[in-house]
Amino acid sequence: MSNETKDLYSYQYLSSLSLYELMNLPTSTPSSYGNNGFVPSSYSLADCFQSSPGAAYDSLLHKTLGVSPSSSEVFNSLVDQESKHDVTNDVIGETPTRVSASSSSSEADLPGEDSGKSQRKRELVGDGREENQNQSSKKVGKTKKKEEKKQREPRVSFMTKSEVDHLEDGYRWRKYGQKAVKNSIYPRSYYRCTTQRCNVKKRVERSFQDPTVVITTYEGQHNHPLPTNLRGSSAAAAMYSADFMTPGSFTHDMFRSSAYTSGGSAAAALDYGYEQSSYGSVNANPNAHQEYRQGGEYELLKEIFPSIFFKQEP
DNA sequence: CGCGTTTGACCGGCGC
DNA sequence: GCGCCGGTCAAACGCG
Repeated sequence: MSNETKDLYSYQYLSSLSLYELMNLPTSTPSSYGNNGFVPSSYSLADCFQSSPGAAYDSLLHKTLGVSPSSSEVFNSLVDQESKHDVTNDVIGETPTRVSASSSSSEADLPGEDSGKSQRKRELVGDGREENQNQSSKKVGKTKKKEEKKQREPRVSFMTKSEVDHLEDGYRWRKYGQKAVKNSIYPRSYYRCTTQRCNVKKRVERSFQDPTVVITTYEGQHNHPLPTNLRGSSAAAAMYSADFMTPGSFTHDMFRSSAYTSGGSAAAALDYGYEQSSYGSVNANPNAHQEYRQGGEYELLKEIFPSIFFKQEP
């Protein structure tokens, strides 16, 4: 079984989880967050699927892709909306797949403009060419009130087994930082959605314990559709306009995530028929796309996903 | 030339 | 108060 297929499968698996299980996970109280920012008694994907209608999904995957869920890597996906801890630290441990969800988020604030958390100036350079016209005054309220303490955007973190760090997800991202992660030899990259007035961010880091796993954390939610230059089609368009993504903590990103293999080998990732075109994405591999579209997997997916994402849960 | 990445510095929260 | 560390900024740079 190739990695590509694994990735494919895993994404599907994750997507299924996201659609149903994560949405319905019992709410974990923030106070239950443990040492590492995790709910001690958090949910594993296995648990979720054992107690869920995922069986049908499993069989579907088994039939179509010839994989067995139990033998495949499963991602960790979690929602972190309040925890102050870094949810991506130590995500992968001996008990790898844990899922926690918290629904006590005040994600009422408008996603537009800046969240205000990053409004600060530098004395060194005066001109901010960025669109941060918001900070008229130089002094950013470092003495901001406590109550105005930066309210964290809902965050979703999940793991992906991929050789590339930055997974293509349909949106355009601009990297704005990279930091070395403590206790890890792999750096963490910070990306921001390039769409104006969209302050969705994501962090990408490679697991220290399992270098084959990429941990992606999304923060915030897109306030815009996919980049218009995308030639959405069929399943893709349907998926991105689907209403099941209403929970703000879940962006479309995870559904668009595609693990291109850097080696150039065709990665039949979940492209959903999107043209790579002017995306100019970092790790886009046009060959993979083309091959993918021409191959039978694309047609296969077009059949698979509608049934998965729009299936009615019992 | 426009857009994205790199990278060192800076900021702010937090623990000691 | 100090240092650590995560997160962000923005100039410089690279690329198509």
